[in-house]
Formats: sequence, structure tokens, C-alpha cells
Amino acid sequence: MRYERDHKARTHERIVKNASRQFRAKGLNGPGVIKLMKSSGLTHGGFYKHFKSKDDLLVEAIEESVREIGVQLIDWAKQASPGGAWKELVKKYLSIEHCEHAEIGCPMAALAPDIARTAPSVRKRIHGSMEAYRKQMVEFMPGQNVAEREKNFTLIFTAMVGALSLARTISTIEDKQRVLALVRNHLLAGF
Amino acid sequence: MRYERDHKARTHERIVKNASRQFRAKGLNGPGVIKLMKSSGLTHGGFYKHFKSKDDLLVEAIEESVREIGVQLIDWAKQASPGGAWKELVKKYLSIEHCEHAEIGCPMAALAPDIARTAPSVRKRIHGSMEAYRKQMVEFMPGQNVAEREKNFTLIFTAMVGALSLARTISTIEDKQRVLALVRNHLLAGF
DNA sequence: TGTACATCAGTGAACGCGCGTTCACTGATGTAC
DNA sequence: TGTACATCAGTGAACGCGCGTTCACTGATGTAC
Repeated sequence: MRYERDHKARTHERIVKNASRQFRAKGLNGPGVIKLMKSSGLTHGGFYKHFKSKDDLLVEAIEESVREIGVQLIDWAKQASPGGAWKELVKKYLSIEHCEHAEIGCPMAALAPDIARTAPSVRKRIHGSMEAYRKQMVEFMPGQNVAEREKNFTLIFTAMVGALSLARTISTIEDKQRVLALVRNHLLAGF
Repeated sequence: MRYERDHKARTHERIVKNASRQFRAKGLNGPGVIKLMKSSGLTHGGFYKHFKSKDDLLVEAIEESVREIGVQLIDWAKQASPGGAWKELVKKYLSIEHCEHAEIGCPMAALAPDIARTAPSVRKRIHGSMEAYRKQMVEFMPGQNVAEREKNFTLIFTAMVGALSLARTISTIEDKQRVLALVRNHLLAGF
């Protein structure tokens, strides 16, 4: 072999990680293949040694962002008082830091309409990641049983995605903060 | 004059109306100038007789969709029992019809992340439309005074935008319905 | 009333550019003998 | 141990295409004389 045994796998991972950030920052039609490869220090020609198509990278990139959020969730839960994990999650999700850093944040808040517009075949493949995301989050939700936690997940998550998406369209940081704080306080008091 | 006195103004309006539908359906990077003109029965060359740039059309198209929603709001309010206008709005907003017809629906649910990604100069111009949209909606909201209605607008609108955006990423109509109904019932019971 | 000219909404060829994808090639390494 | 060959991650030129924008032109009409 020309490189270390896992060289290609590590390069692949690097491309996917960088792509997942770029898609969240610029949208699914934002970065082109050339930019996606350049950000990992490569030229575009090698792209098709790693992925069958750009859509393939897209699917892997969304899987990667869900994986990253999963790591974050566990980290946040550790910082929380017992039973208060969901409150910590709401605070972190609706923080100004998350609002201003879409590239390392929730892929649904950054990309929901983009995902809705993808071809059905692609959307179906993304659906698997979404289910994994949902399952990760449901465990953190308030509720006496799974059914309650799933219901509360839908209510809390939709409210958070909407609040964050809309806050990001606002120009001034004060108005962003106002929206985030209002929804945050409402959710924290309501479950 | 070659045509009737208001010929150009009517053509202009037709382009903007069609564009507003196409942007909501396909995203702000979806339709190109050629498609946008063809859908009004014109060729692309005349585009710059009507708009200084594609961004200019984008701003006008969003203004147009806010205007259309305004007409809808008034129409819905007429159908509602006195004081129940906001409930009618929530039901219509979170209906499966709205979910499946982004092209004639709320521009924020269809485009929030796209708008967040536009250049600051464009986003500032869109901000005017967003304020007009907000003012239209606030009047329909529950609450004893303006401050309460504004607060409730933020809570209800963010929840609705998130629910609709996420429902649109889901593949099966049953799951879309489930999300919409859950959030709809929660909002109707909560204010 | 008839003719020459100005107006201007709309046409379509052309521009440079970036897109996703293909492909012949490079060159460092591992393997076979 | 030394040499010939196979492997394969990554390179960079090239493809056809659609993008946003420019511009010389068309041709139907209104206006001036």
C-alpha cells in the first residue's frame, strides 16, 4: 500500500466531516464538489474514488451531523441535574451560540426545507438519519413513559426548530435573543 | 405606445407572482432566470427591463407572497367565529393542504434557512416584508393587549413554522398528519 | 390623410463562470520472483 | 538483496450544461409634420 492501512478511510471521514459543516452553513446547494474537496486539501478529481455521486456525500454528511449531535446530547446530559437533561437540551438548543453557528448545529434547523426539496430517493435515505436523531432525543424528553416522551419530543422539537430557523433570518442580535428567550422560557415552564 | 398603457406593469406583476410561487416551491436557488421568465411566457432577455438583478426579483417575490398571505388571513378571519380567528389561522396553517402546497403557502415555512443565508443587503430588504407579515398576524393572535398578542404570535408562529418545515421533510402522509395534528391540538388547547 | 421617425417591451445570441461527472495519468508503495 | 510489476489514492484537463448578465436587434405602436 502507498499509505497507512486506514489512510483512505480517514480521508473519507475528513471529507464527510467538512462537507457536513459546509452543507449546514451554506445549504445543500451551497458548496460544489470542488469546494468540498478543497476544504479537505484535495482536488476534485478524487471525489468519485470516495463517493458514487454528490447525493451520496450529502446522505453521508447528514448522517455525520446526526452522529455529532448525538455526542453533544450525551455531553449536555452529563452537565445536567438528574431528570433535568431535557431542560439543559432546550437551553443549549435555543442558545445564541447555536443560533450563530449553524455549521456545527442541528441539521433540521439548518436544512429542513432543503431536505424537503431533495429527490424522493435521497429523502428516503436521509429518513434513516432522522429516525436515529429522533430516538436519541426522545430519551432526553420529559414524560412518564415512551409515548409521552415521544409526544413531548414532537412538541418541543418543532417549537425549537421553528424558533431557531426564524431567529436566524433576523438581522439584529437583540431580536434574535428576544425570540430565543421567549420560546426557551415558554418551553421550560410548560412541560 | 405599443401595448395598452399598463401592459408592462401587468407583465411585471405576472413575473413576480409566478416567481414567488417558484421560489417557495424550489427554494431561492431553485429556479433560474430562464425558467422564471418562461413560466410567464417570456424569454430571458427581457428580464433586465423589469429588474435590476435576480436579487431584486427575489425581494419583490417575497413581498408578493406576504401580500398573498395577507389576503388569505382576512379571508380566514371571515370564516371564523368572533374571537376565534387565531384558531382558524392555526387550523389552516397546520393543515395537510398547506403542508403539501408550499408554493402558495407561508414563505417563512418554505424559505427560512434560505433567507437566513442570503447576503446581508438582501436580508435587510426582506426584513421589511417580514415586519409587515408579523403585523398582519399579530392582530389575529389571542391576548388582552398588543404586548400579549405579540408574545403569543412569537410562540405560536415559531411552533407552526417548525411543525410545517419538519412535516415537509417526512415521506409518508400519515406521519406528516401526525405531527401537524399534535402541534395543532397543543396550540389550540394552550392559549 | 400620409409618411417619417421615436419609443420601448420583448427577443435571442453571446459572455465568462461554476456546476457534476469522466478519464487518462502520476507516482509512491507492496509484492513476486 | 535487487528488479520488475501491480495496486490504487489522488491529480488535473476536459465534457456538456445551466447560471446571471449584456447587448444589438425587432417590430408594433404613437407622435410630428
